[in-house]
Amino acid sequence: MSRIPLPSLKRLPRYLNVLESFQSYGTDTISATDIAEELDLKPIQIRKDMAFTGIVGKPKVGYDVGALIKAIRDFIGWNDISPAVLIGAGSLGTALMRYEGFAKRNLNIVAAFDKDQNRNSDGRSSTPVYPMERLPAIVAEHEIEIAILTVPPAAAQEVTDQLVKLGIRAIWNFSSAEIQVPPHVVVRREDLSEGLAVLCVQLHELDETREKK
Amino acid sequence: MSRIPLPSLKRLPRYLNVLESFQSYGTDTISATDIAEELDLKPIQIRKDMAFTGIVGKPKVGYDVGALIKAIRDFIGWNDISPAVLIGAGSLGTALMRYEGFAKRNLNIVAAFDKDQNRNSDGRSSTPVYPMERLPAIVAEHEIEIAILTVPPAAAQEVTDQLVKLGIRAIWNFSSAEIQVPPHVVVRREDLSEGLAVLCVQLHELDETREKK
DNA sequence: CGTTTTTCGATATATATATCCCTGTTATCG
DNA sequence: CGATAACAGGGATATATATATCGAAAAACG
Repeated sequence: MSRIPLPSLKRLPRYLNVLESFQSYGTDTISATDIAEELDLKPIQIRKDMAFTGIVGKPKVGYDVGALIKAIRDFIGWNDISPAVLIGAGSLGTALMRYEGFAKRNLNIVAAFDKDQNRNSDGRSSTPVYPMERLPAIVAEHEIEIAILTVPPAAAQEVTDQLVKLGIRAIWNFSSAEIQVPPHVVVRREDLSEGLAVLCVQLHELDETREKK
Repeated sequence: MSRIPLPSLKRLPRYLNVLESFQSYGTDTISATDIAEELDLKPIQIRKDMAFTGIVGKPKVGYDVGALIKAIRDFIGWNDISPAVLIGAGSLGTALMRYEGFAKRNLNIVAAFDKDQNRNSDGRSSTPVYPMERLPAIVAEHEIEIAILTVPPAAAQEVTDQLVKLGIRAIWNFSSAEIQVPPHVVVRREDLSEGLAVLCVQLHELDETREKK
């Protein structure tokens, strides 16, 4: 479905980090070799990835940092503000509300919602927490397409069905539950145990190669 | 480096979720077709992945649920308790301390550490929060190999160097910073903006295919 | 007790992704 | 001003991953 390979797409935000860092130091041009060095990748991979954003570089010089940042952000859609709702104001939900990184990428969490009325705003975050009943009104008012799901696994499907009915088009699922959606809705799973598994196996493999020596 | 393909490894925790769910309903045997249905995957892929864990199924029946759970957990290393430390008791760090999913996978966050002394335990989590000075003693005492990094990007490399010096072998990096480690240490990046980028692009692509109709 | 159906597991094929090789361009240095 | 080195970008190749095909095994059923 994707025109850009998924691995390439996942690397783009890392490129952005490097580019923004270079920009803050006043560098206005950067080569694929420079980026590759920062990220432990091969220059050729960076060039191939950049091609998808439509940007062209200059031989012997590299890419214009500002133009490249703009091109990548345009490609991902981070130059337009995306309003979002967050469902489930538990500890993870609260942490995401406070996460500064979203603002940088123009993701605006308009409001959070929770079944438990006691979980209202604690003042440390600017995002208001409402009861679930207010969800339809807020989604309609702000024309929200993106929902962040941080509810317990048991509630995930029920909440998902609600969100779909309200016209939500993209769900970022932080619960470990597998949720079912109609084809006109995209879901992105963000499962911590996945990362933990990779880390554990890599650690184990490291021990094994060490023993062989 | 990995004997198992990375995508396969990432699917294993999802299989575990399904298996545990089936087990809780009393089902003691499961086919690749069943799992595939739950996860929207093809049965072939599940069988291929299972082969890496060394488990063998029975024609016409499938796999023994209990044995499969044990095999997968053994493969990942989740049957042994892994003690870990968490550095950076901000909102994300606190959320991870409270995350119940880690206990299920035998990851035991022994203690958290923070530069800011004020961020001590708030009672809602059983994990104690210590000042950074106590880090060496705790790591040595519990023979800790795994560190969870939830510090601001600017502090990431400095803390990493400290961790490496203390003999930490695996770092789960939740900061957006790119950290450098010697070859005997593994790093797993867990970058939220990566997932956001994928979600945004997929949402956009969905709109495009819709317009074409 | 044979036939049918389901499912595993091995081999083969297809697709996706990463890497290499070559060419052309452009800044830098002699 | 010419030679050289650094870099981008296209096309070809290699590797990794996913999917298809097939045969064999075992349960179910007539």
